Amino acid sequence: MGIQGLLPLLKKIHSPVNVSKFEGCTVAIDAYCWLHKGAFACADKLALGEKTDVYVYYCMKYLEYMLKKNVKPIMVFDGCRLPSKKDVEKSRREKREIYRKKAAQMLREGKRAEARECLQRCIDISPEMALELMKTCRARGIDCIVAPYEADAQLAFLCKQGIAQAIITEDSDLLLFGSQRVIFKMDHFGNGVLIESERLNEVLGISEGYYTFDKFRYMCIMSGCDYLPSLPGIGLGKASKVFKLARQTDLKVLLKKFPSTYLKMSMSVPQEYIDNFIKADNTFLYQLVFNPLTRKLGPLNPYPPEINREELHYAGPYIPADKALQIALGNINIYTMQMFAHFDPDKYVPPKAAKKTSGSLHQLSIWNKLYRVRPKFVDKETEEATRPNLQGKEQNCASKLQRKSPRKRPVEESKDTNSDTELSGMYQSTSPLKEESANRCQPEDMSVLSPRRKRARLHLASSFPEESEESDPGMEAEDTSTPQKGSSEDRVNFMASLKEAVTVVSVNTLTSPDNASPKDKENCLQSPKRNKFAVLTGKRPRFDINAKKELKSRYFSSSSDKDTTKPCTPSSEEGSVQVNQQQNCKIKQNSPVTKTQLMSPESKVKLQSPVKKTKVGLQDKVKASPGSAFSWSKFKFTKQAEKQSPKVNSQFKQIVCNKPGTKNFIQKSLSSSELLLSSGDDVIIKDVSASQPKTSCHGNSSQDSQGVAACDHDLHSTCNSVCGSIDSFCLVDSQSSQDTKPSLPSLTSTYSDTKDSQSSQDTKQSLPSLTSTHSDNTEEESQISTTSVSSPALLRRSLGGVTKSACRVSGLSRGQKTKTNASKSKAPDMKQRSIKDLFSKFSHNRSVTQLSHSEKIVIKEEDEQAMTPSSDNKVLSTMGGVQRKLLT
DNA sequence: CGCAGGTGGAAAT
DNA sequence: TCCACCTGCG
Repeated sequence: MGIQGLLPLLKKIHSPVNVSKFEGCTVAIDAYCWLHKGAFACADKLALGEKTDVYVYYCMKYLEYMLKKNVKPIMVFDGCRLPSKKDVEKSRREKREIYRKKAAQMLREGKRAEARECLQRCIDISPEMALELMKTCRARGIDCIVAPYEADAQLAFLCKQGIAQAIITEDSDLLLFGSQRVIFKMDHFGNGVLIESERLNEVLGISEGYYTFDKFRYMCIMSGCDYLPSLPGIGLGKASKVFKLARQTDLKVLLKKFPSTYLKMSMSVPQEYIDNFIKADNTFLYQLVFNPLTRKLGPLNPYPPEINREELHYAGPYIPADKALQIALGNINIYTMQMFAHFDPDKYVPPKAAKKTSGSLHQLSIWNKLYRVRPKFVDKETEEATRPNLQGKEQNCASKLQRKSPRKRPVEESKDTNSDTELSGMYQSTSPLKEESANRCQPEDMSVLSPRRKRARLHLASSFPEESEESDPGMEAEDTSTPQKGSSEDRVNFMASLKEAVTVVSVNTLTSPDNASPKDKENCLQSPKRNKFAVLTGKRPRFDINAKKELKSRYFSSSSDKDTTKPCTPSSEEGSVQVNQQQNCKIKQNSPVTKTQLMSPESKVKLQSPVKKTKVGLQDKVKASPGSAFSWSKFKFTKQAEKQSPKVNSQFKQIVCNKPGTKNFIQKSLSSSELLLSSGDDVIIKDVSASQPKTSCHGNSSQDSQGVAACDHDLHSTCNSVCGSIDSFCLVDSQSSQDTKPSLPSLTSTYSDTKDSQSSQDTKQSLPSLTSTHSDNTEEESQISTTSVSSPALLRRSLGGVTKSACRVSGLSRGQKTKTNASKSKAPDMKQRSIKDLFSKFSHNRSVTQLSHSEKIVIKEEDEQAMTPSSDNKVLSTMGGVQRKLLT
């Protein structure tokens, strides 16, 4: 359950992350989250006790990705129930039973869709299911451990011990247990939201020096947690207010009078609440966990002297050592406490790792006697951010360079490199030999350089005319082939500015998080010709593996209006999102090419989603629809290719057209359309044959995208407006092309009718169009339309769904895609055509939820009935069997 | 006005 | 189960 509203409260410190950030590290996973999601897909079978392994493969999908990225996963399962949570568990079990009965009832009444819903609500993850997953994991060399009690505490323990460097979960409780790095909402492509505990004080607003992690934990407990419900009227907001203001160090005293002292509430706090508060706090602090290295039970944190462990039974009673080990190994069924498996860690021989790693001991199984904890995880970026001010210490910059090039450096190391001339000498590459070595070493240096130093170099780049960013704001410094020109006099001036730059940069860094992504470093490594001073321009979201593709909007213009859009100066330390949005507006206002009605991604989104327009910034795109293969985050734009438009255009065309079946569409589009924008990997095509923007298509078609799929031309042809995006995460790279499942969508597309865009510009206008469009469709449709009109709130919901609608519809195209590909050469599938027809009828401002997969399936199965309002139609055909079984 | 608490939709295939 | 949205209370 976690803490209600905690994650939204921590939004400020959410940083997008890809699990590959933890390459070479160990990441502990709350297995229950994935199991539960996976079980959702086969709820009916599970409810009936049928054998299914859908949930296992669902989990393995995540795990395979992690293995591919050389991240070592450890699956952590829930163990016995804590005494304090037994009531909660009991009520959950009762609820499940109620839903089970309800499901049976629904089926008897023939309401199969509702029945399915109920079945999904009564999903329970049984120890047998967990065991099934454990077996599969071990066969794949993935460590599993069952917590003696709660997985949360066990996960936190693994983190504290240094066994794991990060945790993947959906449960915000993890933060209370004191985990340093927690990844939430991770999808199949490893993208999630990272929250670091050391940044918690940024959101709580507790002034520096007064913040302690204990306060954060108290605050969460006060707002209501699994172990203690909150006092009525107290939520996160009030709780945080209390601990923001409180200077009282005695928790008991504070609890006794916090409502009157800090909240101006007249409420007496019962002693029982205070006692339970302490117990809850102790449960977070001293819950029993299993140490796989010593194979012993112990508290999450060492007991302080004043704590009597006998009194802590609520945090998990001790279990005999042997039994505890068997539980941890997953050999004991935690419901029945009977042995139901016989995994022996000492005889366990994991399969050979597909990717031979360094052979470090931390890569071994945690059950292996030789296993050793990995050296402390150092997040380069975080470390840099917390490093002392380097103001005026340019000497450090040089010494770092020396360290990374042992062959050349010893000579220089002996020198005193304090003087400007000597420093500048280091950057001179007059002899071919030196130049070569410079080219060889610099990218490497760059990759290990701190972001601060990188930025220092960037700053230098802009202050050094020849390599200045000013001359080409759109340039990503992708392949500046002449990095080192200029006279030595220039160099001296240059080095003079180095001092200044380092000073400025180090000051700036303190006030801003580092935004360079690992990918940037990777790029640095890969491009030997890169201008070492011009790498990494602008700001990027923290830790974003795809930062390269996401940074952009301000450069979102054709090269012709480049001059009107000033690049963001390196010193502007705002988050990239805000900057981008601002820049976007600038483009829209200033752009001289109004004739072409240049569309920024934002403006396009706004058109599609009039109501939610304030919500559809890049930020929201990133978090949209986390579990879905499609999300707005896939709409990524780069600034790098302003210069390369023609090249990229042809690239795009080539890639798209290479896919059989899409040639016609693209050619058609291109003939009637004007290529509006091409920004590196992305292309937007605007149809100039209509007054409104009609067709736009973005595709991530970078060099590394070999497994590019194409737009579904059949569906495209039915729509006036098309936004397509090749999902960058779905792109199959050369290495993974074999093991990536072909069913994964490589391309997702959104469709919206032109009328959509028109009407959505004016919400009032869209109102009548909504009703008229739908009135002659299914009864259900018109119902929605009319209610939408009658109730502003509902209307807003309905319209607000447009953005999502696009996603949904993309799901539809996704579903069709495999089929389409399979039968490319055949005449258009009739079923598909019926979907097209349906879609073209419904496409106007339709609420997302209406065009669901279930509907799609109905059309496939029973075309006629699909148009009748009976809800019974919205049922998977498999439910027939379910019904029979449940009824018997 | 701000907050807590309730509601409804989505999740997976 | 989580999230976004809405409503009603203080």
